[in-house]
This record gives sequence, structure tokens and C-alpha cells, in this order.
Amino acid sequence: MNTAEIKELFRQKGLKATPQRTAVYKFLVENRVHPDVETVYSQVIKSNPSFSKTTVYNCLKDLSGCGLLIPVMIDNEKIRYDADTSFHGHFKCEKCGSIFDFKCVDSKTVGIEGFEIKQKDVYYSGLCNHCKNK
Amino acid sequence: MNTAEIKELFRQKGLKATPQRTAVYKFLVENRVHPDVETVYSQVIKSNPSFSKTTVYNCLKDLSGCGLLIPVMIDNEKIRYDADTSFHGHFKCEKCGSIFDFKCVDSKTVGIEGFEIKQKDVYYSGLCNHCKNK
DNA sequence: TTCATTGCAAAAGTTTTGCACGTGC
DNA sequence: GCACGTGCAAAACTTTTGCAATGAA
Repeated sequence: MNTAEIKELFRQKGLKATPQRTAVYKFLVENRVHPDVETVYSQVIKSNPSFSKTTVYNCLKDLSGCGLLIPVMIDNEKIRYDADTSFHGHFKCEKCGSIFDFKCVDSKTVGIEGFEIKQKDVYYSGLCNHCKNK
Repeated sequence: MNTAEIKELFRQKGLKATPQRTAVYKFLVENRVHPDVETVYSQVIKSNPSFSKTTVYNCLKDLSGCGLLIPVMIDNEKIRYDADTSFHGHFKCEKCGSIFDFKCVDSKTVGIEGFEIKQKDVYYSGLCNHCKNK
């Protein structure tokens, strides 16, 4: 995804395409590792040493607020972010800490009829294949 | 659930039935409102003014560690706890903040074949019926 | 005696906030 | 000029940790 496409995407959402926002979003799109704030920050400042961590917080909040990013809160440690906004589950390996995406069918629910559901998060945890077998 | 039953439950899990633990667990069983630590603390000290918040933290961690409670981490604010350990989803109303339980069928998944799944959490959010209609 | 538990105070860690400074429309 | 975004420092907040005291088996 090039800068022009990102700029257009931001425009549709009513966000200005500042260098900070663009860099943060671009990193998320190109590195789908569900990074936390610290990871995003330490990576983007490699190319942009002047960016502040507060701004990274701001950008991530703005971007998830408008639906371009999904905050992944699979544990209470820190927030991670995902540029894949389609519905899917997240699995966290309790040993290596990695987050894996997985497809899951949309569940039928009983008990929240009539509720307005805006967000669905499915979080599994346990041991990934690699950690299980050693 | 009376104290004797709780004591037996704890014994099966290898936990000593201290007054603190018993009071904390009893509150969770009798008040299924998905309380956070502060709520549990402020309620149990009404009957037991000497209990400390650190101990409430300890109890909640021990009880969820042995499977008697489920930690509900539906947002990054604070951990809530649920004495209903059967599989079900949690819905958080973004307006009133209430947590609702709901039944949901166990989803089929693709992408984590062979993984050892130890915990499944399904978190929905949006507006509850009451908040939606006003 | 021994060992888990309690509880106070302090620490740790992430996220938020206040506020001044720039910048683009 | 005005609204928005940035960024530094400080604050806020939940949760954890160190450690001495307590209590039960």
C-alpha cells in the first residue's frame, strides 16, 4: 500500500495524512505481527527519529477509533494492534507470546437479542504447535 | 453455596479455605456482576474491614489460577471476574459499562490446527437494549 | 517447626492528560 | 486566525513485588 492510497483512505475517514499517522499505519499494514505500542514506536523512529511515543499513542487511538485498526486486548498487559479489520480470531501462545490469526465462523448467540453489536473479539489461548511439541 | 461447600471445593483444588479466600469466592458466586478488584474489595470489607486489597488481588489470582474463576478482560481498563466457568460469551455495553453473559455455540476454526487450546474468550461490545433505545 | 498466607508500602508498567508550540487550510 | 496535530513531562491507574508478621497443620 503506497502513500497515495493511505492518504485517500485517511481522507475517507476524515483524518489528515500527517507523516506520523501515515508511518504508523504503513507499519501496521506491512507488519502484521500484532505489535504493541512500544514495538510500533521503536520501529517507526528508525526512519523518523523525531516522532514521539505520545504521538504513536495518539495515532493508534485515532486509527482504531475510525476503524482502520483493531485493538487486540487478549491479555491485560498491553494493547496490540491489527491492520486486518476483517472478522477473525486471535490465538495467543502462553509460552512464546506470539499472536496467531485464525478464521472462525460467526457464532449464533442467545441472550443478547436486540443488542447493537459493534465489535466482536474472539480470543483463544494455550500452546502453539511449536511450543506444544518441545 | 454455603461455607462447607466452598471449603470442599477449595480442598479439591488444593487451596486452603482462609476467611479471605472464602469471602472473596462467596461474593463472586452470589454476585454475578463481573466485578473488578475494586468492587470485590469494597464489598468484602463491609463484612471484613481488616481485609487488604493486596489479599483480594492474591485471592482472585489464586482462584482463577485453579479454574474456579474466569478473568474477564474485555477491555484494557481492569480485570473483572466471573464465577460462571462454563463456556459463554461476554458483551460489554460501551455506554453503561455493564457486562452481559450470552450463550454462544463453539465456533469451528481454521488456522490453528494442532494447537493446544486452553482458554476461549468471546467478547462482544456495542449497545445493550436499554442504552440503544434512548 | 514449617510453610503458605496475609498485608503494608513501594515499585513497576502502560496509558492518559495538561499544556505549549507548530503547521496547514 | 483557527482548528488540529505534535511532543515533552508529569500524572493517573491498575497490578505486582518485597518483605516482615501471622497463623494453621
